[in-house]
Amino acid sequence: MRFSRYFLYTLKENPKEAETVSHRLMLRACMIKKLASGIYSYLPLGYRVIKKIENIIREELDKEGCIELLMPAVQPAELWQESGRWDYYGKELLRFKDRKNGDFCLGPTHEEVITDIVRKELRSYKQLPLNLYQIQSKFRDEIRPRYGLMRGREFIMKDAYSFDVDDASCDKSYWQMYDAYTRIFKRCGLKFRAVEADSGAIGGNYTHEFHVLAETGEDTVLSCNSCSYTANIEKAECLKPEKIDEQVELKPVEKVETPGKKSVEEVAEFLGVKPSDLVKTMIFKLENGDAIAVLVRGDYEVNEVKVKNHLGVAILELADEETIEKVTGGPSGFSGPIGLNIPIYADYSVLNMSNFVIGANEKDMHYINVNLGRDFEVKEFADLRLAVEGETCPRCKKGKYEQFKGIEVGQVFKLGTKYSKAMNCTFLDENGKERYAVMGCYGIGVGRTAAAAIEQNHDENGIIWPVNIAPFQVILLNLEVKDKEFTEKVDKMYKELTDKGFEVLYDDREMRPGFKFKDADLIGIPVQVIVGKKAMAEGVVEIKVRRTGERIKVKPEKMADKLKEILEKLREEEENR
RNA sequence: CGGGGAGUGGCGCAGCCUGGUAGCGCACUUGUCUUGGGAACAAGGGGUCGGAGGUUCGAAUCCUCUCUCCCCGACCA
Repeated sequence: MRFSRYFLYTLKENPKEAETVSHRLMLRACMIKKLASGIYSYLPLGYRVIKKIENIIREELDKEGCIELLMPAVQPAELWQESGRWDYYGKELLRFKDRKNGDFCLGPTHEEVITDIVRKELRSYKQLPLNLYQIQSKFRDEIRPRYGLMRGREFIMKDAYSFDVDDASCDKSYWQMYDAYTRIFKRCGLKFRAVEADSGAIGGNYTHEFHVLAETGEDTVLSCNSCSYTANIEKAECLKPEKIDEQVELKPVEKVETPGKKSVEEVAEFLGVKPSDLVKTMIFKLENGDAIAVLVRGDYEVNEVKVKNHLGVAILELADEETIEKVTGGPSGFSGPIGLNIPIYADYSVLNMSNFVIGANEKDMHYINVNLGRDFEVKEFADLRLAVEGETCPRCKKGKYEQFKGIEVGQVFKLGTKYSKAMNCTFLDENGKERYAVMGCYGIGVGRTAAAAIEQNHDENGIIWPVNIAPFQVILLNLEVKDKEFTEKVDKMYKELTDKGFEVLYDDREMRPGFKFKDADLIGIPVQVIVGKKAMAEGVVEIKVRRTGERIKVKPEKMADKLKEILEKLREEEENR
């Protein structure tokens, strides 16, 4: 591709709308163009990257026997009503009417459509297992789109759906996809982790998220430095402590004044104790209006997801001031378990505490030297707090948690029979008995993967594409475009490289060298071939490796072989990080 | 939805407070000169000042309404 004939116009200045690195660089490199909030066009350079990622996905899924199809973006309400999600799904589902006043929506996901397709054809267990996928634009009317392709409203997603005869077979499909995903992100040259995630209150099935590790990630991931346990912070388990029967002298409980001291830090400082000597009492409100209390050691945080899952409820929110006063009799910031008439759940971190500090359910008052059993009773102990970096891994009990920031680029999810039951997707098994298909669903955000790749691979000069997803492999810089004889030689190099199968962007623009260098660095093509007068006089061309900055001089006739060697080496390194 | 900020040429911004008919840098066109890390000079082209209404002799500027976009938070199969 000749740069002078390509649709690529870089920006020297940072567009104001962009905050994150990937968003900024994608705009500056002319990869995407915003049409409306969270809705982007993929310009030629950006679309090349998208297609690279899509093709890696296709190749790896096809290897697992997955079959590609394409479903509509517009879906009728009936299907969603049938699965029960027309009412359940919130405003994220963009709904509209057609000319005949029928209800429709833009598909945010395709469980309903795929289940409808499959149920119409599925009759026998002999047709299973089945895994169908598509790469298609989804639409979710996000509350707040942001960060360019990272969280758009319209976005390209690969979604796959598996159908199996039973649970065991579904597990097999699940792990096949897990393996395929691992290969896909490896091939994309990304540093990533597969993490155990929370599957929500719907069903007791399991799920893994694939996170690209990057400072700017929105999610927090904890990973054991000894075993393979890795989990989203919402899910990461905490080691259950043993009950220790220490011979601690239980001091008499005492009510003390703590004027204006509400937060754990303030109270601890005022009383001259450590935050870990306090017990925090959080009041939550359930959907039906009932309140519960959750206790956690002062230096820890309650994990709402764990509380929800423990109670088996879908909705849980921190109680408002009014509820707190009604339930505890005191203002927020001074809540404590003594005298509470609501269920009290305590995190394991409280189990072995003694002579601790709690709120007195009265303004400006706390109790000190409080003890479990003697002063109040707990309904139940459970793992209810957020795990923190450095604590002992609950699985191997040897390693410690390390913390990472991640960008979720993919998820594998075992659905079970939720949709096949709701939509009557059945088959006859080998005994002639009718059964529901056991399903799984598997997503990869294609645009988000591209954005995550940039978040992970850039420097102050621009993008550094991993070879396998780079829009071009080589950028050929002609520094003497006006010299006809010279240019003829470079034209030949361009032709040679193209003929030999390299994807080459040929910078044949009449611009000063500095400009071309800056552009080449910005758009992040992995290898630059720089052809200038001085080097040419020596009978060599210069190769610059974008990632390392390494410069190599080679004779033109050796150029192609050298490029191949460099690209292979890069690919090798990138795939095994 | 709550809080904050912004809409002026393709991009980044000034002008607004104190009304007088729009300006700067980058990009673009032409020419001269230059050519290994976003050159210089000269001459050009391009703007319903987000939209509607109002005040005024006169509105980018003042008033009212409205739309859009960005940031923080709540939310997120």
